[in-house]
Amino acid sequence: MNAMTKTKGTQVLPLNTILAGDCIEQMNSLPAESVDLIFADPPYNLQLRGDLHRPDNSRVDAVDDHWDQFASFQVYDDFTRAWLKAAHRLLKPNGAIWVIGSYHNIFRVGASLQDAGYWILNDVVWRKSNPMPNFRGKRFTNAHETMIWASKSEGAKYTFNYEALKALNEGIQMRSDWVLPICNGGERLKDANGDKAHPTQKPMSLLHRVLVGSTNPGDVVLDPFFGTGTTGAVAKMLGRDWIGIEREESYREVATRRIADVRAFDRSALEVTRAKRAEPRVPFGQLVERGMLSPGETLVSPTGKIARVRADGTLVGDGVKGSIHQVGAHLEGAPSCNGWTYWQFRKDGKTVPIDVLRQQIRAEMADRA
Amino acid sequence: MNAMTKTKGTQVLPLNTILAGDCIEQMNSLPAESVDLIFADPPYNLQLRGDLHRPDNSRVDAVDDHWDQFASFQVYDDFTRAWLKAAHRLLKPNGAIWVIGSYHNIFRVGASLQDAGYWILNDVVWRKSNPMPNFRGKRFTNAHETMIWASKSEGAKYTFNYEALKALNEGIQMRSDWVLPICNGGERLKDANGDKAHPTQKPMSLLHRVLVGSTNPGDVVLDPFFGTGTTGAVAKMLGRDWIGIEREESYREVATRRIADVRAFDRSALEVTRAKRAEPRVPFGQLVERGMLSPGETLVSPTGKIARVRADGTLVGDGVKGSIHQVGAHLEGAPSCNGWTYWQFRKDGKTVPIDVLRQQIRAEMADRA
DNA sequence: TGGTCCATTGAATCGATTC
DNA sequence: GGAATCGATTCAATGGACC
Repeated sequence: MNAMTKTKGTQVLPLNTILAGDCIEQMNSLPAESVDLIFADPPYNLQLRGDLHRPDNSRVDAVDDHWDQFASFQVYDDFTRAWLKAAHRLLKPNGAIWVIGSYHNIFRVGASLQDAGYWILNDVVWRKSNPMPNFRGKRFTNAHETMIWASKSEGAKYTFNYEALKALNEGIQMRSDWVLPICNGGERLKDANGDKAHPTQKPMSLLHRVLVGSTNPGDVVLDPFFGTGTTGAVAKMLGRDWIGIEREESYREVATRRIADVRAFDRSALEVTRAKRAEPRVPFGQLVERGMLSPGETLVSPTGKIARVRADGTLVGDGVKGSIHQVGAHLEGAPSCNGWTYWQFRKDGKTVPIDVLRQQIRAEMADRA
Repeated sequence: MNAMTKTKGTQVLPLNTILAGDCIEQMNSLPAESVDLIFADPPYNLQLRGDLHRPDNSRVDAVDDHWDQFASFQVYDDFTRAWLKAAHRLLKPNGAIWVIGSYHNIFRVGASLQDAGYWILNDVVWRKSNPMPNFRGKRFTNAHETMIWASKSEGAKYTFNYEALKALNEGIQMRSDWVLPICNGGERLKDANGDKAHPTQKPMSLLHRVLVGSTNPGDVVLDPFFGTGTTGAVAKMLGRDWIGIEREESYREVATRRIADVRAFDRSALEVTRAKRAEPRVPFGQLVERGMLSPGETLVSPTGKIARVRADGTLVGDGVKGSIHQVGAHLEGAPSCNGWTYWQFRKDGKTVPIDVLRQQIRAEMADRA
């Protein structure tokens, strides 16, 4: 494994390695605001008395079942709040987190996320195409798990590769319910006895969608409950840096071997459909300056409205002067208008959207770069 | 309406009526342990900012009603705990509750349910077949809502009509994700102006499945946030008794008229839950996510053209990026192209159409249904 | 009567950059 | 830091108009 490092202030970020030990302690040892994305699959089959440290180490006296249950939730909440707080510190201001869980724990995790200042962006349902049936016929087949996607704070500029996800879904915007099979077959890691190496190994397809959608190549992805390292394996494939934290030595060994066998995809294949928002801005006036449109020339809209181009790159239509957007919005009585797609000019007897002229300029800019 | 009563101790249960006023006060006025099932659709605490416009500039008529406004999570939690406590008292020992919500509130509701001693049996996802899209391309389409089904306490003998649900689902065990359309068309109640009478009317299909699955004929069903009375209408159809509680007079009026028009054991009750079985659409991107094809891998066409797979499920060929169909059409100079039959990949020295991989996925989906 | 086209709408935490 | 400006962005279903 290639254990690179990045420096952040005076501290060092141990990239592409698995840290051993308690995830809260390990997260606290890493520099603040150094991670782009956290993917967390926290435990919920807790042996509460032994496994998890309580803040005051006092023993709970179980007065009755209800109280005992309530106390157990308290312990779980304390644990959840603690690791979410450590994670919050690690995230860059525009970072984000994904947490996966089932009805046993996801409601407590979600409420704790909100209380800790994270801002929920979506809850996403992983709809399993081949779940374990409910053999006793006493409940519904438990056929899904829930993921919460949240930014570090309200108003943060999280990463969302909308176009890439839309492409993954063949041109239709990606929904909050994902139909993907559970991890089995050759992907499912086995131990020496041929038993499954980890009880809840997540499928790589799930992480593929998460990482393509909410990170960019070169981003740092942290998984505080690394297990057998699905997050690391997919991150490596996709050209993202990763950090894993895992307490159990046996899982660390399996994950280390597994990730070593993974080959990163070719850099060019990782390029993803770009958002139009990311394209460089072109002022409309440049079309006039460059003679692509002439002052006095008439533009028409799909609705038959007309306006004339002025030398300073503004339009006049219906007595109103302003930008291509402002005049379009005025003529349509609309709150806003994208003038680039609204206005057309005449060329060889046909009407052509002025956006093609902008595309020409952008293509030239790309050639020169 | 037929306002029957049942007596419980010295108190009387007002059946098949809508009680006016605050749901907590009204619940506290009813006798303890008198209700078999509670279905609750509480305010979601949506936190809208400004106006939202569709790409065609029309304005989205969002939920901005006063009853959905809460000052903080703290206030919302207090409200939730209070009505859940009152509901808990009303339930018979073997009674159960359903609560529906979105990511804005459901995590808080779920945690409060657990804290109040309810025992979660399943979380059930309502996958909307026709959700409102995400207009700004900033998040995933919000395509589902979450329902929590819980018994009054751990170990309670709740009602679950396994066979009836299996029959509803064409002989296959009912899963925890239900695909049902949102409420529109003739079922959607309108006011005198032709506007929607209630912003969040739930579809009858949803309640039909809930009541068939978790009540028996003659059971008493309470809905503390009655709205326009979908719960009452479906309960009447299915021969269950119901009690509604609703603060807003206008909603009570609409609900009263609506339920009066319902005929018990209406034929439509049998059709209402039968969701259309949609042809499973398999996006090409899923082949990449699932590792059946790798980013960077080369595809070939029968005419000898080549293209490379990218991480987002698009292709690059001859410098053109796009879907399997678009790139195929470009390379052939054709107006359109079926990429599934056009493109082939190499396997064991042979070329195989990618459609084989799609068929593989469809077969898996059909096996498990 | 049937088919096509177009307008409408649904529980929504739905900008970014420059001035 | 607030205001102005640029300019990107939608899927499924229903129902009415029109031919």
